[in-house]
Amino acid sequence: MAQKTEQARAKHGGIQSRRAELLEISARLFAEQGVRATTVRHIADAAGILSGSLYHHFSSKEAIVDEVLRGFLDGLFATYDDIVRNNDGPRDALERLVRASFQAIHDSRDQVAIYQDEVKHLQGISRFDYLEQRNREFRDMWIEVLEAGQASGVFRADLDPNLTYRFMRDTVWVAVRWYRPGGKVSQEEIADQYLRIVLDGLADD
Amino acid sequence: MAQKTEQARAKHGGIQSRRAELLEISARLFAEQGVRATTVRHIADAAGILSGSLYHHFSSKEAIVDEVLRGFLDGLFATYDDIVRNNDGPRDALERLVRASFQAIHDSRDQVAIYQDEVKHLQGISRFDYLEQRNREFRDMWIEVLEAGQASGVFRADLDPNLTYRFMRDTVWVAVRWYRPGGKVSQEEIADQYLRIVLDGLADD
Amino acid sequence: MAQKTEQARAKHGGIQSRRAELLEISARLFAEQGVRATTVRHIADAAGILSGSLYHHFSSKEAIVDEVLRGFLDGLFATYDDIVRNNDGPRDALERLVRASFQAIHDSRDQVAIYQDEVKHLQGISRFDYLEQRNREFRDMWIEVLEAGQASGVFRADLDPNLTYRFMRDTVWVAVRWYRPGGKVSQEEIADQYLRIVLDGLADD
Amino acid sequence: MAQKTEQARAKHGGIQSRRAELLEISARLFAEQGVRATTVRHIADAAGILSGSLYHHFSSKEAIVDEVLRGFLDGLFATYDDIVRNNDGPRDALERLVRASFQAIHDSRDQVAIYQDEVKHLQGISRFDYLEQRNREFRDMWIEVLEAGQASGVFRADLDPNLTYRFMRDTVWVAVRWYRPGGKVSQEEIADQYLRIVLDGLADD
DNA sequence: TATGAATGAGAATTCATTCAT
DNA sequence: AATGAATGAATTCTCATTCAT
Repeated sequence: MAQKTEQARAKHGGIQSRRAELLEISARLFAEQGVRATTVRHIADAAGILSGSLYHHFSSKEAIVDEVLRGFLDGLFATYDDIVRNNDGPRDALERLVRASFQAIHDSRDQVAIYQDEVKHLQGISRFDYLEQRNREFRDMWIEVLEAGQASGVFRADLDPNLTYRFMRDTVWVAVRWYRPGGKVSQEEIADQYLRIVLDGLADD
Repeated sequence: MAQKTEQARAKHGGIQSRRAELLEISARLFAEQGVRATTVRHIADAAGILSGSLYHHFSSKEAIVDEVLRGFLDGLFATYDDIVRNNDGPRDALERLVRASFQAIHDSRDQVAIYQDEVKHLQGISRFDYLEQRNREFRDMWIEVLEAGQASGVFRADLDPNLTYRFMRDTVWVAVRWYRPGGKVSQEEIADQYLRIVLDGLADD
Repeated sequence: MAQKTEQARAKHGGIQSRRAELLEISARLFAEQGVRATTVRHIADAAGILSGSLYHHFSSKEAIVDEVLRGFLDGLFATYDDIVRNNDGPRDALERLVRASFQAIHDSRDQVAIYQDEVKHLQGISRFDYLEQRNREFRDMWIEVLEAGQASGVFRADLDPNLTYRFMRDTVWVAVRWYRPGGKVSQEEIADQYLRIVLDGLADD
Repeated sequence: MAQKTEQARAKHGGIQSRRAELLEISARLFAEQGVRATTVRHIADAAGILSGSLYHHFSSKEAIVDEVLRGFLDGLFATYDDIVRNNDGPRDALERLVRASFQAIHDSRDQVAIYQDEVKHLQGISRFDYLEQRNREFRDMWIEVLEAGQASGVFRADLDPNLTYRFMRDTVWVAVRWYRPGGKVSQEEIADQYLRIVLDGLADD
């Protein structure tokens, strides 16, 4: 009986449906080896089924990538949006954007890695148009915060917000390449150090 | 006739040998589409020959990638090495490492892009062992400078040099994704702004 | 509730059993897209069930095709047979064979279309041996009528009955490709015009 | 030397280039088994190469079908066009259209068979838009002739030209299903008999 | 140097069918 | 009767590489 309940819960997406399980496996492999280098057979092998059986759940490999990225980006958007709407001023907002990003790297390592490695090649496929859209939305939110900070005098005015945004975005996200959850340095410490550098500078003054 | 003369000149090492030309074409395509997504046929098409003919110049596709990256990394090593050996103190060294890197992005966009996108997947192939080696050498040079700066008090002592190195390396190199030579912002300006942020911080104090 | 009653009625042989419904859906899809191009999933989708569930009703896709065609050909045989046995001479018989055929196109468009498109490929599968058998029976009946007509002088004697049969059979049946029930020209008018051409010729004399 | 000349001629499309040879093999198989049922492997096997090697010559299976049909239809158009432009009146034109069609069946059996069996499924694929276009052109030419004949009184006026065209077109082309070159009845005799039926009727008057 | 033809290994995808529940 | 998950064989297509000419 207990088992049946368990299964029933799983089926309805409680802990994990078969579909979600396959998405997780796919995400891991995509992140580790790259989307192109990950064959549907790799995924199927890892899931313990035949490659053709994957098509019972997803219509194509592309559809798997799509589903993996879309969910992640939707979640990130919600998080960012909340920060930009409710904050204690630009400095607080910026700090929280940074921390939320490192948190995302911690929580969704695979998805972040996939996004980082594949956007370039996914753009141009119409199914992935939302990638560019999200990209624009994210940029607008960050720049809004940076400009508000310059206007209110908490951020230096001699820096190009666009360039500053790119620097910050890149440094934060590219950290997914070396960050290991459970490693020596926690994700919170990384965010702390990064904020210290970017806010106060490397120079000892 | 005129065309033939042109070709003949090129062949005998005039401005550019056929081989160098093919490497350049390959590098461009690798950078634009990724190594895996670039087929030897793409390269051959772009060069105006048949794919099989490429094998008169190079023993394999891997060999082309190898040749493209090796030369670039050797040059970068020489540049870094010179800076680390001859400088006016850690701050000068750090500034020049950053500037040299942005210069490399400007001069060798394709190579930097390829390196950024493919290291992860090329590591593990023994022919590309030198990638990891160079990587270590570069890291050691940057960290030497950062630690010297902390020791002499020009850089803040409360930052982990390893983490700082990673942040800087990532931000600098990842800029290849958006930097366009001849665009609004010159590579020198980018380096300036980046150094201002990283040395003095974003905060207005 | 009302819907359930509806279903229940259908189930118990009201107007149409589930089985007959599935056959109808299958026939339509086979006719529209071809047997090979129609997957069991198409059929199941159109019926609102999963593809595996079809196998509770039929043992295989081939069995569906079989059932669709067999019933149609049996009916057509009965019709032809009655005409050949009871008629007012060869001319009457021929006219009624033609009219009966156009009537069949009208009544069983899908089946005729399937037969036309697939005989060639179904022949050779032993389960479909009856196709060739029916084919022979039909031919014999038509030729019997044509030869009787030549013998009695109502049909020209300088035509090869075999060739004539083929021409007539082809023209009649191939009309399924363009005939649309409810269109501008009724099936009776089509039969009329066709008989005028084939009996009296195109030439104005 | 002689052999070399032979080969050279073949290469430049003299007797038969490899490409043309593959097209011919493909056409035969498509006609015999249907396009869908003919796998690229069948074709490759028949050509004595591996299936992948076909893609050295053609970009896809669809492209092979395309090339096979396009050439045939272009040729047929030219033939029809010449007849419609240069003739001794509608009756002569109609006779020659019919004879030319049976000739096409004789000369290009495979292509005609493919066209007959596959138009329905090929239409809707944009690459094959020209099929519908040619179809319209052919129809317009036949109808032009039929209407001219009715206007000048050589053809009966009580028949719908559209319907008449369809009947004739169908009967003529569908003959590809049973016509065997070198069989008992020559293609010229078939055309003769068909013209006798269609022009003067089956009835003995 | 280059062509043209081919290999061979493997990729993604399709699909009829099975079966425990 | 129907679901949901899977099989397994086949299909189209890709691509680095080879090699005789």
